[in-house]
Amino acid sequence: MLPHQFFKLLSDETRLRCLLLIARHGPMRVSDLTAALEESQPKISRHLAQLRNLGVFKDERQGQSVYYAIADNIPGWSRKVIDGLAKSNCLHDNYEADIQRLLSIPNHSD
Amino acid sequence: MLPHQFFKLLSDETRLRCLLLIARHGPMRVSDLTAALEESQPKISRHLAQLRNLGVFKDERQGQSVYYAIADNIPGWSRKVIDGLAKSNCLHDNYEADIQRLLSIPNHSD
DNA sequence: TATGTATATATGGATATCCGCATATTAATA
DNA sequence: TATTAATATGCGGATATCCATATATACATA
Repeated sequence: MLPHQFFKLLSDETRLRCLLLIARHGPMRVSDLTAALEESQPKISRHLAQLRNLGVFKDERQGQSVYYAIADNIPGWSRKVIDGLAKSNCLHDNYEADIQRLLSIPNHSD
Repeated sequence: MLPHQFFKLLSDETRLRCLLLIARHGPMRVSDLTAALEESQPKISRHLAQLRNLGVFKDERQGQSVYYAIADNIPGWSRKVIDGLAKSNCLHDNYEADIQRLLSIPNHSD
């Protein structure tokens, strides 16, 4: 994973919202993300696939659901960027609202 | 400056090379960057303008030359990303070669 | 096997990005 | 003022990105 490829993933707000939500609240299903972000299922699925294809996410099927999580073996520099963002207060509005919606979902996976 | 906008800047390898070179070696002229990166002058100039337009870089004209530097007032989270990259060993090949070429330029501005 | 649920992918169109090339602008100097 | 050096910008084409819509696949269960 080259740095500019990693940053291209973070350059889309939908992907960034997915990444931050999982960084802060752990692995979750596609359906959790579509509900929390209020975006269409194909849109979320495509963006998750991009994050997985570059090795940022891993996926694991459990029955009908597929859980996405941050891959265990991502480079240290990318881990630092993700952790720094997760702790930062730079993510307003959409990002905080995502968390509120996630927590309001019955049976959400976190 | 929104996070996904900042990361879009870092998603282009030419811009990332410019940013890292200046992060590591301080302010420099457009001509220094074109020589160090071995890219065309219009290409470098355009990418520098994007970095400046979002507030990552500031520019200062000194005679015929224009010096680009990291802006003083960038957000803390973006500063951390830049510093983390500058210290990281994740930037290979092109990035190290850029530095070698920069140091070999007579009268380079650093 | 048939049906429903969750997720993934194919398609096409609108828009954005990146580049090379040519040219414009700005400043120094003769 | 004319010329040169350094930088910026206009333009057109190739490619990439993002999305909505429709459809396909995988799994569970009746």
